[in-house]
Amino acid sequence: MGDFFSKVYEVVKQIPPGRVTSYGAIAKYLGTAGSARMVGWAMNASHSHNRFVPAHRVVNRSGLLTGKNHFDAPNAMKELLENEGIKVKGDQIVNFKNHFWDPAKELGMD
DNA sequence: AAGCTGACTATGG
DNA sequence: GCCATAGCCAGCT
Repeated sequence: MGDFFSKVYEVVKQIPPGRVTSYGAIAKYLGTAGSARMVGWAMNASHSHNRFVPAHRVVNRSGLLTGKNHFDAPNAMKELLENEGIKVKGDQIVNFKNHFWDPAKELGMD
């Protein structure tokens, strides 16, 4: 299912700056709801992708920066988000719901 | 080859 | 809202 990875990258790359989404939302958009872990796994393999993948815009459903530990630096994810105007308290995105970007909704699936 | 792991989520108490 | 469990499935050992 290498296509799944590419699909994930395509969606993640379409996330607008200053917005974030969840693994589950992406999984659901791709029709693989329940396999949110695979989205996270795709992120883990994102370094293999030719283009840059804004994995920092993908967090868990609570808006928690669960993947920060997988970045080059533990604070890289937080800094990238704050650089886009997103407030981050510890590992938690402030006003997460306001920044949430649902691919299924925004990409014309409403 | 068989089992374990994990950047998750939904559900029940 | 928090804690415990269970489903999920591709990749790694």
